[in-house]
Parts: sequence; C-alpha cells; structure tokens
Amino acid sequence: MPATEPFAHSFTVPEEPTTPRGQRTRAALVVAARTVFERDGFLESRVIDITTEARCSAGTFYTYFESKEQAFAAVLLQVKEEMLHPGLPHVPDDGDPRAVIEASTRAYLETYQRNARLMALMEQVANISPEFQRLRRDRGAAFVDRNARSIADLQTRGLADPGLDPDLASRSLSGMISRLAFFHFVVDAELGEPSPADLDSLVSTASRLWANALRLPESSHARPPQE
Amino acid sequence: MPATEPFAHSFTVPEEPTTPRGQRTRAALVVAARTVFERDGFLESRVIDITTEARCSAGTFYTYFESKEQAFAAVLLQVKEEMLHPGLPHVPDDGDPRAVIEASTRAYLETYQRNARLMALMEQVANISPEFQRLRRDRGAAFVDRNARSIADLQTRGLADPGLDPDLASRSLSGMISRLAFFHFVVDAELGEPSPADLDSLVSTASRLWANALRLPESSHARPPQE
Amino acid sequence: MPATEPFAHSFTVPEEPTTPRGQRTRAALVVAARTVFERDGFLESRVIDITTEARCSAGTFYTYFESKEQAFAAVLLQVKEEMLHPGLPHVPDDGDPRAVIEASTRAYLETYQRNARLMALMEQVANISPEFQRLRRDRGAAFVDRNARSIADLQTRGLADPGLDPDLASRSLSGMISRLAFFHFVVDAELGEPSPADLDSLVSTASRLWANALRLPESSHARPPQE
Amino acid sequence: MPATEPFAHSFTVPEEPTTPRGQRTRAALVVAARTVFERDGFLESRVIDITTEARCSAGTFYTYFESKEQAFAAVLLQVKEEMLHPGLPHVPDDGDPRAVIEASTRAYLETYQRNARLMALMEQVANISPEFQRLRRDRGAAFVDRNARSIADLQTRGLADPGLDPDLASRSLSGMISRLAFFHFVVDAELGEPSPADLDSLVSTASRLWANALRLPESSHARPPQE
DNA sequence: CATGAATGAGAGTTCATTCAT
DNA sequence: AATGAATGAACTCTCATTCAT
Repeated sequence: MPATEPFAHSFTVPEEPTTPRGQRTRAALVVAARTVFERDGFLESRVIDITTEARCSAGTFYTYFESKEQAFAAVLLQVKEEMLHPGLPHVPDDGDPRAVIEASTRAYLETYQRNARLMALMEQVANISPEFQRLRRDRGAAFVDRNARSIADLQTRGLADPGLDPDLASRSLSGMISRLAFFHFVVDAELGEPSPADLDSLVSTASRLWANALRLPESSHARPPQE
Repeated sequence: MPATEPFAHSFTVPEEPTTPRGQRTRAALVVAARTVFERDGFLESRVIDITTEARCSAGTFYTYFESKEQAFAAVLLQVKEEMLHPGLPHVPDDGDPRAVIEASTRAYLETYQRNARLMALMEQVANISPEFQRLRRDRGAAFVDRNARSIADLQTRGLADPGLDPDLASRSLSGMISRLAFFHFVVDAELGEPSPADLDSLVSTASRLWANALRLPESSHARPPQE
Repeated sequence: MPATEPFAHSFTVPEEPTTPRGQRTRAALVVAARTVFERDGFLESRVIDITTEARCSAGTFYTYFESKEQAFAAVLLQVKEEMLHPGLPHVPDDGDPRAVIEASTRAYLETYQRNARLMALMEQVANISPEFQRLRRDRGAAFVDRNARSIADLQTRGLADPGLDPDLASRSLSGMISRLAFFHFVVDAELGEPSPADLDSLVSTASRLWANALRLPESSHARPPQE
Repeated sequence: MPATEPFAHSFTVPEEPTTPRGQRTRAALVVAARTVFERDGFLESRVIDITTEARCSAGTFYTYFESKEQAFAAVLLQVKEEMLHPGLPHVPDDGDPRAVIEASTRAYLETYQRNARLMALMEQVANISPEFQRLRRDRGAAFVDRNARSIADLQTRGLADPGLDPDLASRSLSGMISRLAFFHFVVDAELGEPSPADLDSLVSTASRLWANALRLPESSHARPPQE
C-alpha cells in the first residue's frame, strides 16, 4: 500500500532473527538504513535504496522490519549508546562545579558533532512523527533529569541560585546546549555557513553561561576559559 | 509531477493578481493554506485540501502558486509580522535590565504561544527543506543579533559579564528561550503532556537564567517578577 | 509528471528482466503497446490502456519502461526485422535490372502494407519527436544507401543515366516509393478513400518510373510486368 | 474542458468579425498563431502562448476561434496562396517539356523552402488529425491532378511514355518531389544534418528524374542541367 | 530466508475552455 | 469586444508493501 499514513505503524522492533544468516542480513540492513537515512534524509530515502545499499532484495527488508519507520527505530536503537547524552555523571566530579560543567558541555558537543547527521535526522523525523517526537522527548528527559538533579544538588550545597526551579532550569539550560549544537553542527553546516565559532569557544561560552545562570561561584583558581 | 523532489522550486511567487477578484481568491488561498497546514502539517496537507478549504477548484491553486512550498512561503510572508520575534527593543528600557529581560521573555513566549502551530510547522518544514531552513536561520539571526547588541551594550555599561562573547552568548540564550518555548508549547502540547509549568514560571525561570548568565546585578528594589 | 515535455526522455531502456516471469511480462507489454499504439495512435494511447491490454497494473509498466516514448522505442526495436526495408539486394539479381527493380518494389510495398499501421504510427511520432525523427531518418538512410549503391553500380555498368548523382537520385526515388506507399496504405486507407489502384498497378507504375528515371534499357524479352 | 478529444471539432471557420477592431484582433491572432505554431509545433503550443503573442487575453481567443484546431485551420487558410503548389501551369510552356519541368520543380522547391516550418507543421498535424489529413490530401490532390493532366498531355503529344498511368505516375512523381523537399528542408534542417545538396542540385536531379521517368526526349539544344 | 516482480491508491500538475465582469 | 480568473477532468508517475516462487 503506497503513501499511506506515515508513522501510523508502531515501531516496536520485532524479535531478532535467530539464524546467523538472518542476523547478518538484519545487521547489514540497519547499517544500510543509517547510511541512506543520514545521506538522503528520512523522507527522501526509499526502501529500495536501503536494500540496494545492503545488497539484498526489496522483499528482504520486510522480513526484518514492518515499515520504513521501524527500520529507523532500529537504527536509533543500535546507536543508542552513541546518542546517549553524556550528562554530568560521566565526568569526574572533582569538586569544582564549573570544571564539571565545562567537561560535560565539551563531552556533549563532541558527541553531538560526531553524530550530527543522525541528530539532524532525529530532528527531522521527530517533527514529522508523534511517535518519534515522544521518543526524542523521553530521551531528552533523561538528560534533563540528570541535569536537574545536579542543579538541585548544587542548590543543596549552597552553590547554586536557590531561586531557580531545578527542573525548569534544567529544561532551559539543556535546551540551550542542544539548540546551540543543532544550529552549529547541523543548520550552519548544512547551509554551508562559515562557522562562527570553534568548538573551544562554544564550550567556553556555553559552560560559562550555564554556570553563571546557576550563579555558581567562580572557580577558586580563576582560569577564565576565554577572553 | 507527482511526488517528485520536494522543494525543488524557488520561491519566486507569480505576480500578484491585479483584479479585486483575484486578490480575494489569493488571500482566501493563503488563509486556507495556513489553516490546513496548521491542522494537518505540511506533509500531510494536499493541495486539494487547501482549495477545498478555500472553496475553489484545484486548478485555481496553480494560478497563484507554483507548488505547495510556494504557498507555504506565502503563508509565512503573510504572518511575518506575527512571527517577528519581539526581542528586547520592543519593551521599555526603564533602566532595570532584569525587568527588561523579563518583559522581553514574556513577550516572546506569549507570541510563541499564540503562533505555536505555525512554529511547529516551521520547525517541521525547516528540517525538510534547505530553503526554509535558511529562511528560519535568517529570521532567527535577526533576533539573535538584536539580543547580541543588547548584551554588548550591557557589557559596555559594566553590567554584564565581560568574559562572554556577545554573539555566542546571544546565540546560546536565544536558543534557550526558543527551545524552551518549542518544547513547552509544541512538543508537550502535541504529546498531551501535563504542562510542567505555567507561563509565569517559564518567564520567571527563563529570564532569571538569562540575567544570571550575563551576571546582571540583582534588581535594586525587589519588584514582583512580573507585573 | 502529467503532460510535461513529451519525449524529453532518452531511450535508455532499463535492464532487461532476468526472470522468466519478468521477461513474459515485458514481452506482453511490448505486444500490448504495439496493439494499442496501432489502434489509437501514439498520442491517444494512455499507459493505462497498455497495461490493461497486457493485463497488469499501471505500476508494472514503469518496471520496464520509463515512459510511453520508451515503450514505443521498444516496439520499434521488436519489429525492427519486419520494418527493415527489403531494398534491392533482397531479390535475386538475375541480370535484368528492370525485373530486379520491380521485384524490389513489390517486396517493399508488400512489407509496407503489412505494417501499414506501424508506418503510420512512425510517421506520426517522427513528426512529434526529434528523437524518433532521427530514428526514422537513420533507418531510411540505410535503405537509401543501398539503393544509391545499386544505382551507382548500374551507372558503372553503363546501364543507368550517368548524369545522375546516385545519392540524390536514390533519395528521390526511395522517397517516391515510400510516399506512394504512405498515401496509398495509410492516408487513403484511413480516410476511407476508394483505392485508386491495386497493388499490381502500383508496382508496375512505380517500378517503371524508377527504371525509366535511371534510363535503364527496356527488358530484352518483354516479360509480363509481374509474374 | 481540458484535454478532450483533440480534433473532435470541425474546423469550419466562423464568420469574420464585422468591426474594424474585431478584424484587427482576429488578424493579430492568426499571425500570432502562425508564429507560435511554427515555433513550438502544434502540440506544444498553448492557447495562452498565442494570445500572449497577440497581446490579448485568453478569453479573446474564443471570440474568434472555437478551438486551437480552428485557429490552425485559419492559419492554413490565410497562407493558402503561399502553400498552393505552383504546379506546371505556373511556368511558361515554352515548348521544351524538360525546361518546363525544371522550372516547375525549382518553383516548388523554392516555395517549400520558404514555408518549411509551415510544411513541417502541416505534416505534424495531418498525422494527428484525420480532418487535417484530409485537408492535406485534398490540397495535394489538386497538385497531383494538375501534374496528371500535364503527363496525359505529353503522352497525347507522343512525348511521354504511353505505358504509364497518368494519375498513378503523377501521384508517384509528385510524392517524390514533396518527400525530397520534406527531408531536405524539414527533417535534415531540424536534425541539424549537414545539407547533402544545394538547391540547384536538387532541382537538377529531381527534374531530370521526373523527365526521364516520363521518357521525355532530351532537350533539343542539349544543355544537361548538371555534370 | 531470499527474491524481485507486481500492485494500486494517490498526488501533483496542466491547460483548453468557460463565463462573470 | 475584451478580460482574466476559474474550472476540473485527465493523466503520468511513485513507491511502500505484498506474495508467489
């Protein structure tokens, strides 16, 4: 059935194939799907492009996925680790909150940069499909929650502005970073805009804004990241 | 041409109709296009839905637009005023930067809320079409530039953290507000999420973060967060 | 693409199907295309008429051809043998040039008669599409060249008017025969004109004119004009 | 009603307009129609192209013509004089049949050359529409008949091969000339083929073939046209 | 499990023609 | 007589999905 309601299908990925051959084919399809999706975007990608890329026939695609959407979901699942936002816990908490924030910010931006095409894709698909909109939201929420806990902790320790709602502040600041990354690594890159800043400047400014916004005290050994 | 390369058309709108009748029809089509686009999204909208809504025949659409994309561009043009981000200059500069920021933030969020469907649409289309990606970028840049000037001004006046690059800071903070608005008024609304915050909280938190991030001094006489 | 530039496509036929089923379907489509084209003319034929005739769905057509034009090219390719102008060499050169010319003329006219609908079609399409105009020209050139060599040979043997340019004479005389056939088997037949002459008269007159035009000597023993 | 049966309309041209303005507009439309038809071909020409060329509105076209076909008929009527084949009677019968034939041939080819685009057009339309197929046939018949009478006359005077049927011979030879002209001035020209012969060679060869075909005696003052 | 031909609903777009102004 | 906006039937082509082999 052509051109039906897109995204009307659930994207519950069905059981993994049991035979080695099946696993190989499926894996090839997921890799191919990622390649094609990242290259052409979700809408412009044809199932046949994916199967061609995976060197199998059109029908085989439907042995492993019920729809193009499901294949996209499989791609997302496969790269989940990469996409996991490396929030604050991933960096050593060495006692200097500003340093922690900067390290986290750097880690986030570097990860974003590595997966820029995929993030662009996610942005595209999330705005087309409520299912993926929810997926993005939920994944983002994990990131936001982690940061919210960090903010609350800093408030408890008397280091952060107690007048801020930790959740809302985290939503805002996390969105700040992700939007900055999106415009920098996706929009400007796609449009061929000259990069207005290098990664260090981004990290420096963004983490300084974040720390300032929480009213964190200056680092003891004052080492202004830029200026 | 069925389902060919989307967005292959330039945005050169055919000459405006000269007769009143033509102007009426075209206007009706633009209104209908906005209605349909906002209701169904860009991709799910059919030209015939628009003409049905405008109570004219399918062929008439092509008297005024070369494609669905062009009609969308016409919608954006028509509502440009509404979409214009109010930015800082639109509110009275009464000497208290925090108050100005709060007023601006409120104005922005209120505008966003009023045009939430359109903003969602823009987000969708921009992630599909490079042409509209650029349009969004350029419009956003105007907003960012205004805020950057404001930040630089505050730095000059010794009120804002001199260690911040005004442009990058503006990109970051402007993105923070727009992303917050997007998640609040579009994503959460579409997904039927219980609103985690009311408008006042959003305004209060966002503007406090913004002012903190710049290290603006506390307002001298503690005024109520909004008035 | 509805009713856009006709004949904008090249004639690169997609790869032949490998499976027997595919070959069967493709062959059925070519047969159906010929039937429909001959019945309705090229312009009046719809792709859907062809697929209906071939008992397959509309989409299947595009598995094998990129356009109606390409299907027509496939028809021409398939019936190339039939359409090949028999020309002089195909008949025994028994030493009497007039007899050879008469036999050739008869063979040509009989072939034309058998493929009259196809010739009409070719005439129609060639006058619409430069691609097919060239195809017709090139095919005609083969016929003309053969006759030109024959004329030159007769001149060498002192049997034909040496004052004639063999190429131009062949172009002229070949055109004479083909035009005669066209008017007789296509135009008059389509218009329901009473046939002004039977095949024997056509052969007799045309071959006599051809032979006279070259100033071939009379046949020695007056044989009956046709056997 | 778009895309209806082409040529389903009769092409009886309706009454001429009475007012001077109407006559002017109609004349402009006929000129424009010829220009556009000759430039783009009948099928590729749009009514709106014609009215644009004539600097009037689309609706005005239908004040004077019932259809695109009728406008084409009007063009043909207007240029009837030019298109009239200048058969034998148009040249002085100075007693030398070969000279007469050569002069006629030259006149025909020169006329054809001048109206090549129109002849191409006629060839295109005649192969699309039975109505115009008939028109072409009838006009050609006038030419053929004239030549047939000439041939019969030459036979009566003992100058032409009495074994030829005058009508069939005329059909054949007239077709020879028109086909030669068509390939030379239309096909080769459109395809950008290098002209294989100049006008003088065409005239010389064609008229010699014609005269030979009738077995006309050599001109008394033997002046071989070429060689 | 793999193949790849077949499906067919559906969309965008054209343009000759009409008709209210 | 002129205008030009409106009409809408018709057509081509796409591609996700199915299914016989």
